[in-house]
Amino acid sequence: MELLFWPLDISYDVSEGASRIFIWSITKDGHRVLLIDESFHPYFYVLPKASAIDSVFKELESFKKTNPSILSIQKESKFYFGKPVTVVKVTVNSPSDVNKVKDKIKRLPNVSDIFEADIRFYMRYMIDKNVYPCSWHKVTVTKLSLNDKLKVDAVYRIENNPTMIDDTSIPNLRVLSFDVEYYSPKGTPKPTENPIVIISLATNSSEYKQFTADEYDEKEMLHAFSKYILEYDPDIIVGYNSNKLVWPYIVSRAKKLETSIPISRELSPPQTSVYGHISIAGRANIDMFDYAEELYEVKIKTLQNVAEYLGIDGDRKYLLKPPWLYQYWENSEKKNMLKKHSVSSAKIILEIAKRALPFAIQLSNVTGIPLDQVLAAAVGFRVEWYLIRQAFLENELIPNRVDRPYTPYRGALVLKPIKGLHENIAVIDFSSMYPNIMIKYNISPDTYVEPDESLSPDEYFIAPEVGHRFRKSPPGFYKRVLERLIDLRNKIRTQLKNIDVNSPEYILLDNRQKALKIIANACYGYTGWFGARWYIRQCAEATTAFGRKTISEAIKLAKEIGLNVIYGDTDSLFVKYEPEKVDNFISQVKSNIGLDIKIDKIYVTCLFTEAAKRYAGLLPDGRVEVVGFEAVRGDWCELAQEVQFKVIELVLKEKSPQAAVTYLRKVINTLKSHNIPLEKLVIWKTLSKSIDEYEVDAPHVVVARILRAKGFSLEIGDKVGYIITKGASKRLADRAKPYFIVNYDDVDINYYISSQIVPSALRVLSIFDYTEKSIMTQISTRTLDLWFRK
DNA sequence: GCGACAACTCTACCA
DNA sequence: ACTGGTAGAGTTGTCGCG
Repeated sequence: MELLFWPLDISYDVSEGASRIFIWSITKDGHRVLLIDESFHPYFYVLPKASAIDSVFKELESFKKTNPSILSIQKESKFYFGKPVTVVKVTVNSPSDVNKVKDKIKRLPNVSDIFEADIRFYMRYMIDKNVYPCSWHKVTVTKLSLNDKLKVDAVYRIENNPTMIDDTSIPNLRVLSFDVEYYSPKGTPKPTENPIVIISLATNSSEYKQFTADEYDEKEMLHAFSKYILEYDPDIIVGYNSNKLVWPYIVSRAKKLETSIPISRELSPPQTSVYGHISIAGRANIDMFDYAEELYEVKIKTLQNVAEYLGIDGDRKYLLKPPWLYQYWENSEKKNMLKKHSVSSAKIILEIAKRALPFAIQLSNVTGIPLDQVLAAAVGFRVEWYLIRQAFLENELIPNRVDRPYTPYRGALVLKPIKGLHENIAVIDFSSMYPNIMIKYNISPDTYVEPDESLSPDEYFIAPEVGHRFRKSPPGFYKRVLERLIDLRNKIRTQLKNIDVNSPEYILLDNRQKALKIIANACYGYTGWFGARWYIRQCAEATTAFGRKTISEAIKLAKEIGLNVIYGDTDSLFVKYEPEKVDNFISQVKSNIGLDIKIDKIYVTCLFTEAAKRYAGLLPDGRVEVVGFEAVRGDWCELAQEVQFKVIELVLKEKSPQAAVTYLRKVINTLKSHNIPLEKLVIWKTLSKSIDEYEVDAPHVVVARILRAKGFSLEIGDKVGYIITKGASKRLADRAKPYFIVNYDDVDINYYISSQIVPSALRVLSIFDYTEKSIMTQISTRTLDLWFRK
């Protein structure tokens, strides 16, 4: 029979020596099924030493005789970095056999290298069969008998190769979110000591459930949780911090209580998987924290902050503030608040999932990475899996991941801005500069011309300054990949113009074009990443060199036309907006340089200090954009950010630095009288390495040590919040204290005035020649128009 | 022993 | 586990003073 299916998760199993691919799917008629392919075997390629293909083949033939796990060997023609090679494909019985034989084969006399032995079995299957997660396929199947270990509606054996069909719809998915609370009087909960006291669940069919230590003992609670999951049978499970914290905790508690939580569709417990992700077979377990990591405007990724950013209201008011939530559990009155907090967390996580899943589904489908892994996978791996798929289609060998030293190279061009307040400024930028440069100059690992290779100059492009050469034809791997990505995206963007912005189809396609954009834009960075399989430093180096040349030529053109260039960074130019000259400039750039440039926005007013990468602008609709300044940096206290933003607003909108000074003085007085909430004085910094590796006693590091002594375990990537207090030491590090133990009377108000608020305000006000002294001593300065650039 | 200063460390941003 | 370019705060080491 024929079946239409949508792969939700993929795994494999080995029993009695036979390996089987499991495609956990949803069918067109809404059944949750397992498709089993028993016909697929892992393989890898053997590259012979120069012109030794026949010797290698013979060596492998005799090797095969003593190694029964090898099913077949055959010669194959492939390409390696664009050059034709003959390799031997070695097919083995099951995934574990790959490792058993590959090292021995590598030591055979005529073997040069082994390829593709590190491609995970289920990825291999999807690549070879052109099966994509989150996409409809049809296949011929035979129904198998269902055993009670498999929690699906039916099991089928795959009888032919699946084919993708033209249907972009997404099936109705059952989504379950969950939150867990612990009882831990001594800092960070430890699974060896601290029990789970609350588990809350919410589903997208509006079912809510809570299990607490009031009604169950912990073991029963885990069983009830487990039972609920099996009964509700979610396709997708979402949590917050679930990959790194919650699932490992639950698993550890279960182990300690000598029980297990068989919640997958094959009744197995959650398993540690790739990219620091936890896998639950047959379902997609997705951590909304991974999604939050991409919301770079949210500086401290608490559920509260993420919900606020995404406009999720309602339940947010019930969220409690850590640390020491355990105290709520100790007090019978407060206990209900903790219960409410937990169920609200589950509801909010579900709301985040509603926004994240359409994107995750598209990203999974574009990259081919399974849905449960795709948000956990770093940008480099998302690009890489996309490239691997394309390489397979083009018969290119997938290069091995090799250890190589980090070699830095020159990057983009950044101009020194013209300091001051400017009016009517156009921001003009090259669209997707790096991808388009790579396409235009055919920059790719397989088009790179080695320095010793002689080639007629009309056959290659040569990068300025660095001199790397790239063949003009045929189109390189990156060019083909990027053109495909850009074409696809353009088609989608054309479709979007005719669709209602609120329709499900719009949301689907919009998320899809975003996914394509992410991959295209990350390709340049990928080429320069020393961990990349397709790393050729010369490609990255040439791309930035062409980039510098491109922007330099654009600046020169702009000046020739008589445009006043205020600032520029990488692919953008800020010029005084004179419509005719700008139009002329844009068309000349297109004809002379051959790359697309367009007006991104117009600032009614904008301001620059002497620093690069920092400016603020007022848009025609009244919005104020702040770029680079303290106001958008997460490592300044909220008060300093707030003050700076207000100062910028007064300068841009009211054009009144004087009003800004008056405002600043008022804030200083309010702070002196302790009338600013303490939380606005907290400074948050990220731990970028483990505490003991720091060479310098930076304030946040010293505070991290204090926290550790109090029982809080801090990991790389955690944020440390501290307040500077009064004290004898000159060193700030000695006076920085965890924010939640500080009393207002101990706060070093002078530090906040002289090292937070005044500097951040002065950053802007110094444009008008205000100094710390002039602000603090009430001396008024000259009027604005003296400093205002017309 | 102390301040001035340079060198260095560290974070977070922009494109 | 995408890149380099940049600003800015804070710590630490060194120099010179006499």
